Amino acid sequence: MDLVRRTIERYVKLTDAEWAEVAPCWKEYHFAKGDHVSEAGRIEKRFYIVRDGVQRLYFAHDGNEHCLGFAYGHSWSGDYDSFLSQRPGRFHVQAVTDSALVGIEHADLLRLYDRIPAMERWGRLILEELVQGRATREIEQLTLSAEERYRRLLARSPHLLQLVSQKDIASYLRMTPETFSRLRARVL
Amino acid sequence: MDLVRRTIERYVKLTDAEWAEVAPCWKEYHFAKGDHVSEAGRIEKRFYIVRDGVQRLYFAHDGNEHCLGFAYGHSWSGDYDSFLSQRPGRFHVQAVTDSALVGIEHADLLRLYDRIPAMERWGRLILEELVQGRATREIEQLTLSAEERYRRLLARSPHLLQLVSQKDIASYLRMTPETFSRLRARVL
DNA sequence: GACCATTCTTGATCCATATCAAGTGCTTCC
DNA sequence: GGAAGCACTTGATATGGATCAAGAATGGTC
Repeated sequence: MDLVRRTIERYVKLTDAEWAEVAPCWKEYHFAKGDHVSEAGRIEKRFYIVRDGVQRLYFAHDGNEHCLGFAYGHSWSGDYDSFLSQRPGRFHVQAVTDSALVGIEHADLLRLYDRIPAMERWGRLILEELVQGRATREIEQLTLSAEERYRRLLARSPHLLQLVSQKDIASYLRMTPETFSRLRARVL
Repeated sequence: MDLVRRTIERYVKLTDAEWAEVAPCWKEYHFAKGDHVSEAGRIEKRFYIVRDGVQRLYFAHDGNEHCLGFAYGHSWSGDYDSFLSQRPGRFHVQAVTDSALVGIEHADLLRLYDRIPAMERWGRLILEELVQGRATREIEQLTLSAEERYRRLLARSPHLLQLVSQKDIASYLRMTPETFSRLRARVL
């Protein structure tokens, strides 16, 4: 559980007494490659921190899938949209590799928000980060060509290419697998 | 200032004592049509609630402007991205009509977050709303054609067509003014 | 109220990327 | 280990919307 404390304390400090209250709310969950962490149509029960593995966030429409992002490292995972609203979600989250996630139930998190101001601040700060990340991504979608988006991914997250299928990366970059394949042949 | 209290209390309740501390932090600012509320490259000093008027949020790239959204009614305004990070911003916010905004300085808001838990909760809740709105918009961009995006705007925010130029709406809907004009002629 | 600057319209053309279609591996799993 | 099923590649073709171009309408300004 040290992972959870370190992750939270990148944003706010917790006293040992506070941590004693926070810690028992987090439990570890395991997903085999291909398993779904969250499914569209269901209410997301938990918010996760990734201990290990890679997951993809996507939604389905007209028989194809649109990938919106990946979770790995020590970042967040789960369908945050449904988790926040506690309404049936529109997204799927699937383990791309065997994964270990540490999650907290929605009701437990609300209780921590009530009892520990630092936790509510943490909730606010990770949302700020999320909002800023989305803004950056939106600008990139609007101003970069398919090739530039690919080059930028190459420059910033080359490890992703090893971790997930080209099909999913293509979708994340908003292009078809064919276009992505041709770019790979042409660029570099 | 009643507007501010009502707006905040759509999310959290404040005691009169708390409100007495919150109220003096908000000041009214006026912008004539065409004025910029925020400019790219500068750090956004304030977070605003719209009392009156319409503003557009956009960014410039390669000589054209990309409109990301509009503020009006009693919603938020300003470059939230720069406001949150307190780093030079990438967006412009311009008054599309004469506007009255009620704003709070960044330092004042942080102080309120420290002193009044309900205010920090408010900060968290409006970010949740923002994140969910962006998710919906992202899904729409990915799944709807230009015509469907136009129809959806017609159905959901017909008043916008009266308030802002077609050029800006076209940009908001991710199409050129020419395409937008043709859609208007064709649809309906 | 005439002038200049935008915005909006309409038409012709172009292009980046999607779609369709085969063919070639890799996995994985009975 | 053979078959089925995907993931990837490569080529041919199609297309939604962009771009270019030129008027018409609108609106702000002196």
